[in-house]
Amino acid sequence: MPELAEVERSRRLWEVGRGAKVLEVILRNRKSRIFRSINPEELVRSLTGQRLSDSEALGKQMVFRFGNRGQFWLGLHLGMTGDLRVEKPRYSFLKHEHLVLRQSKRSLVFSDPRQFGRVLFAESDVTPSWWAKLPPSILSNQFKRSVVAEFCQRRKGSPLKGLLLMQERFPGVGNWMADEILWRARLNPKTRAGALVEREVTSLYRATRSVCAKAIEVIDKDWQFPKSWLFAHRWEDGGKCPRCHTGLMRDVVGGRRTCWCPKCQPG
DNA sequence: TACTCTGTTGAATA
DNA sequence: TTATTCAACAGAGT
Repeated sequence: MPELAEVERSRRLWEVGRGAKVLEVILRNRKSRIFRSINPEELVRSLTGQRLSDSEALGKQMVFRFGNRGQFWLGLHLGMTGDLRVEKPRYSFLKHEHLVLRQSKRSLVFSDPRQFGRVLFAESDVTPSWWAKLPPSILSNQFKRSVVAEFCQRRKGSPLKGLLLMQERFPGVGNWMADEILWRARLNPKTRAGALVEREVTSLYRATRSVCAKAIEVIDKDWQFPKSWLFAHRWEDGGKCPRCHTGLMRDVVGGRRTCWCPKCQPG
């Protein structure tokens, strides 16, 4: 479940290759769906011999820049089952691995069994549109309470669960994070966005920020989410709310499997 | 064997 | 225009 923190972790992993030259770009199958937005031949031709210069993550997307001016932009989206790894320099493909960037000391590997992920590419001295048009990160200063309030009005008919999953405004929030945010904010996932009062919008905004911040913090700590979080209990049999010990509810909301506490988050 | 579930995006549909 | 449903794909579980 590559959400914001998983994506940031993946980016940092590939960062070990920063400054090193790409000796070879290997694609297992150029017809793979993950290359559907680009010309694979161009990717191979352009990246071969270039050094990894820089990288950035925003929401569920990453970009790795290559070349002396960072003019080659490799965008990666992990989809649902995508994964980045670092392997030995001499590395043979396993099943479901699509892209390998071979460097002298390591291989940077992108695997994705279900191929919902996507590879993007551009050669440009300015930021390519697919990166420039991304919304501000939830942890940036541009992500304000007013942004959330405005979005609640614009999508007033959406249940909160669906609202939080909209990447155009909440980049990086996925299924479990959305549940965690609503649980923290004590808001019912089925509540329509337009029905929130001022105080509730503030709670939603604050919970969104803090859950994202904590998720990033926990990357370096072995993925240890606090037991006090809903996360640890959401799928266990007979799971109880870690705050009030009421039995957790589960249902499909906004088309997605959802877990909440009926007492803390009354409908 | 046949079915369901997973969780993200984007297209189709209401 | 906006909200919901479905398809894309592969694999694990019942």
